Amino acid sequence: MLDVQAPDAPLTLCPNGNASIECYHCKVRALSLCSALEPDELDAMDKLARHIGFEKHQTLFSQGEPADGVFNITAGSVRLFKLLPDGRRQIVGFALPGDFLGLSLGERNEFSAEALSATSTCQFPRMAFSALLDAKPHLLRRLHAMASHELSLAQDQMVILGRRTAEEKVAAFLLGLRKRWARIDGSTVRAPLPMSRQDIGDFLGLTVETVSRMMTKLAREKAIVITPDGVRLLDLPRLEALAET
Amino acid sequence: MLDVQAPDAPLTLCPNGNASIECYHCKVRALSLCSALEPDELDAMDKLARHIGFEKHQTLFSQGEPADGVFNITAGSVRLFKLLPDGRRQIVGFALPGDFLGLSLGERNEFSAEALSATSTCQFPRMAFSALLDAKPHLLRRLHAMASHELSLAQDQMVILGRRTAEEKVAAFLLGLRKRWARIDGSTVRAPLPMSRQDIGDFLGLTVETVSRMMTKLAREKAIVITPDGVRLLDLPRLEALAET
DNA sequence: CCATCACATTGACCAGGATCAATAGAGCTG
DNA sequence: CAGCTCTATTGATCCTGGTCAATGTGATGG
Repeated sequence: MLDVQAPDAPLTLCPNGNASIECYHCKVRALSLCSALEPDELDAMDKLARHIGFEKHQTLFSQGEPADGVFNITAGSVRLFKLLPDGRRQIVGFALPGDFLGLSLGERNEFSAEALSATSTCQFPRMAFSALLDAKPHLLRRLHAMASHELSLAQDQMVILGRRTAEEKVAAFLLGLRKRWARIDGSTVRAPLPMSRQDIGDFLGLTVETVSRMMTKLAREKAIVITPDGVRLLDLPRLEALAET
Repeated sequence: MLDVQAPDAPLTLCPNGNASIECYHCKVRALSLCSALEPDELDAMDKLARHIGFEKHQTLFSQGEPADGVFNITAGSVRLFKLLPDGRRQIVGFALPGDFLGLSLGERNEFSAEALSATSTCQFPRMAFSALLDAKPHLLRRLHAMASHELSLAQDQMVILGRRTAEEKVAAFLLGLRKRWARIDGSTVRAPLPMSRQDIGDFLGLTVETVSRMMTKLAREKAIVITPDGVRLLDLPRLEALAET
């Protein structure tokens, strides 16, 4: 499944075999692990890279399966989730352009990943990537910093899940997402929502209906505007008051 | 505060200045980062180490303050938590002997840490430790593996917080804690609970009362026995059925 | 030995969010 | 553009877990 090049993958930033040229032009390089690379190291990464696209709702990898590669998301978006035997689902994160999957270098995937929209990735074989890390300790340093950041975000999410009300959860989610989009496309008040209300609910520990009600409530109070592709944040102070740490 | 050697710190494994001797006898070395060390590296760590004890409810460090050191817990137990401005608290983890604090190497503490009982630690200055990592990439590798494990635990906790009922939360908590104690002292059915019911509630996103009710319920159904110092797990299949991933 | 205090348990009641159900859009397809 | 499907919204009702309050219990110290 992972070796399928989606025929119509849009927004692919590295569509051909001459990776070296592509990486120098990669729109998310500044955001990703690759920003830590020297020119010669970028070439080494290039040699390992495979550029793979995924269609909406296609599986990137599944929880428990052998982890055969690490990914860099170059375009699109991905939901990362764990399933309980009875079908309950917890989304542990959303991956946006510039995000790295497989930080842990573990033998097996800790969660499943599915594309939310057409998504482009740069994949690196796990073993070869691991060998590169042994040769380039400062890359490992960078990887560790990224994993530490992920851990910090996971702990923030624990606060949201354990100790916030439904309205606070939604406000915190929208603010957090807008902040991430700001790094990527510079938008200041727009927060595209490539994920469904169900996905948001499964991320925040709420039902679809509650997410919908809270979004409606925030919109009614003019804190946000709901658009076809996401939301615009109108009243940042109000949202921040709801979400403040 | 961090440089106070508690006068009566019990269970201190490394009480004197001859760290080299102490580390070789350290009871938690096999569990900790130090198990990745060669003899000469252990000596290098020794030179950096300061052995500091904390009394019950003493603060190891506080969220947002500069992180001046990394810790290895050698005895006792610690609660790690984040506070909301209105006083709500989320415990993001409990540290037991062998656990490492400061994995992220960040400049500031991401959370606060307080001793649950008399606790002994080996502290290493952050900058010197960081330099050691630069000199010993396989140590960094080990640190990254530990951080990845932490991240995995945090994601499991997200599932518990977001998608489990009160009874399932308590069952999963007790099983998880027993598993950790098993690594430390080999106990198979005993799970000491150095933390209060309030702490457990703040870890699981529940109130004290609900934790108490669920513990009573599990005890009434003979799944556990509540003892003065913790619990004994009687019906593991029943608990695992409640907690299963 | 009893007073005090902190923590745990239990009960009665309440409410936030879940559940169940109906309706409304929005995007596809023929 | 009608019909279908999938998702989002809204409403009515229910229930898990929270809140408030009282009681129990075990440790500490005078």
